[in-house]
Amino acid sequence: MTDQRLRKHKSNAQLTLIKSAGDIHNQAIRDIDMPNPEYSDVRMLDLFSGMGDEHFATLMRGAYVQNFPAQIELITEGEPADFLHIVLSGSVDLVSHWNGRDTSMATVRPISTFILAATVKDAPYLMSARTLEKSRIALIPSQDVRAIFDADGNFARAIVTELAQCYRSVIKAQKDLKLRTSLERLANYLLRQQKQADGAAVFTLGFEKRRLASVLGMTPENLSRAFKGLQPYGVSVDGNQISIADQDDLERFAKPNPLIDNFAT
Amino acid sequence: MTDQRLRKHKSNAQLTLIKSAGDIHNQAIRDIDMPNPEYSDVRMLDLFSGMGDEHFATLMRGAYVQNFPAQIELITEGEPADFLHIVLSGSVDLVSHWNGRDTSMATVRPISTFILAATVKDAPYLMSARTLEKSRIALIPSQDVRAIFDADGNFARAIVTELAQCYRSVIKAQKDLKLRTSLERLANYLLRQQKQADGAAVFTLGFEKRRLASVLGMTPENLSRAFKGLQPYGVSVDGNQISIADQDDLERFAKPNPLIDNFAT
DNA sequence: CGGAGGATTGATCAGGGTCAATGAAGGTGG
DNA sequence: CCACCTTCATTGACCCTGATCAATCCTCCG
Repeated sequence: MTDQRLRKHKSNAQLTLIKSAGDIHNQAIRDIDMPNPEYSDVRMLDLFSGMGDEHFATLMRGAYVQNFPAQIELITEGEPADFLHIVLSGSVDLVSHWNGRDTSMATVRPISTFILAATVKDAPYLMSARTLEKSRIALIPSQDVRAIFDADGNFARAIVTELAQCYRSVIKAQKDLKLRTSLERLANYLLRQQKQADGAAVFTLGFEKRRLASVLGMTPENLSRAFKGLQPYGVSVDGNQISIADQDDLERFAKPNPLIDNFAT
Repeated sequence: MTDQRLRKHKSNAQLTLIKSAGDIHNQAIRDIDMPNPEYSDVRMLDLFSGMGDEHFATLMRGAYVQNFPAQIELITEGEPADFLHIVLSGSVDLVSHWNGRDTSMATVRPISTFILAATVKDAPYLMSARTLEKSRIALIPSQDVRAIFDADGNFARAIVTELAQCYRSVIKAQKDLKLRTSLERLANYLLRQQKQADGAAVFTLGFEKRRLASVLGMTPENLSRAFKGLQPYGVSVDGNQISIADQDDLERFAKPNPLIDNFAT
């Protein structure tokens, strides 16, 4: 079943490729349309907020929105980047494969875009993307993005900012990987999550432990042990509930650093 | 001595910050000037080749060029990104630190730029940069880059392409790190180097083994052993000379993949 | 010639992966 | 409503990769 839906999505994608960008919205795509509220959500993204109304409208005319069930492979590593994707709801995992192994590179949550770099370079995707849960995704033909990019200076600026942001995030992730042990990575990850939860002493892990393990570059078994390894610093786990007894204590161990852990700058 | 020159560079950098961009070139900086041949080398970079003559000239007027000895710290992690740097000759190592450990993130060779992302975002450097050898570096005030970016569409496009390229390179490096063992990383690294040396069976390592080890995410000791571990696949080492007896054999082990190892796309 | 730094080698150790078994939770169909 | 199945999480035992420590060698340079 899962596989069928996937194939349906793929054939749609191929279909739209044959048409020119302007024609795409004329296709009678049954469950696909662009309702107004999502228009404005997308519009408010940094990437789109500064661009001209006309240009934004053009992008949205060529775009389409679709609901996907969980565990659908939206894009496959190595394929041409036909669409810029935007997660409107749900969540998407970006995964890479090699030689029978795989690793989760990042998780994308609403509202944000992914694979912008492949889109602007017109290059193959470097990561596969699959839905973690039922998700609503907007797809904008890459050629439209590149065309509007040429026509709209504000959009071009926004793309630069976004790309620079993405670049810096990956560099931080790389520093995290190369400079820290798995225990330190977990500790700092928990502190980041806690900050996102407004500093609450108890908060919920956003997603499955097995995926968290992969993001942090370890195995699920090792993640289990790492959680235990953080007990001496006041971390306790109950299912997806994390509680941090003494934040200062944990920070003394984790030594968080804005040049690695601050995703804003 | 090394340390003194460093301080000299730093004070220059701080000085220029006080002045407006247009004034920088008026400073009588003794050993700093922009000779014509380097003009054209820089001009030919993808980043600058498409922009208007006038805009390029403006950038170069604000820029300055300086020779640095080996082992100078050009920029320091965490400091504001005042200059876009361009390596004209020599080579520069990009390093990150945390909690007493450090790791080499990349090596920059002529002619190319580094820390573009920090420049356009006006954010702190995420990596320190230090010369590996005597190097000639051009520095362009970040504010000038941002200003010209707003004025020149071709330059903006080029920046986007460059940033996307950088982003994809880091993603590839990250996949390399997370999906491969150190032996596999070394094998693939050697194959990449061989390709860069036009496929010659014997070629020279571009730089010190200890730095190669850090780039590949391992210790120098382990790199030594990894080289031995590749002997069964026809790799032999003599100082900085690498020879690959049977490329196919090595490739069967290394399983190179364009989505990780092809730096062009 | 002497010294410093890199490279290599050996011995040892720890972080983390693998394999296997068990437990807990959620979903499905009878 | 419950038995069953699947999937994830956890735990234990074991192993392997790669780090650490220490000693030696080599090379480059002053």
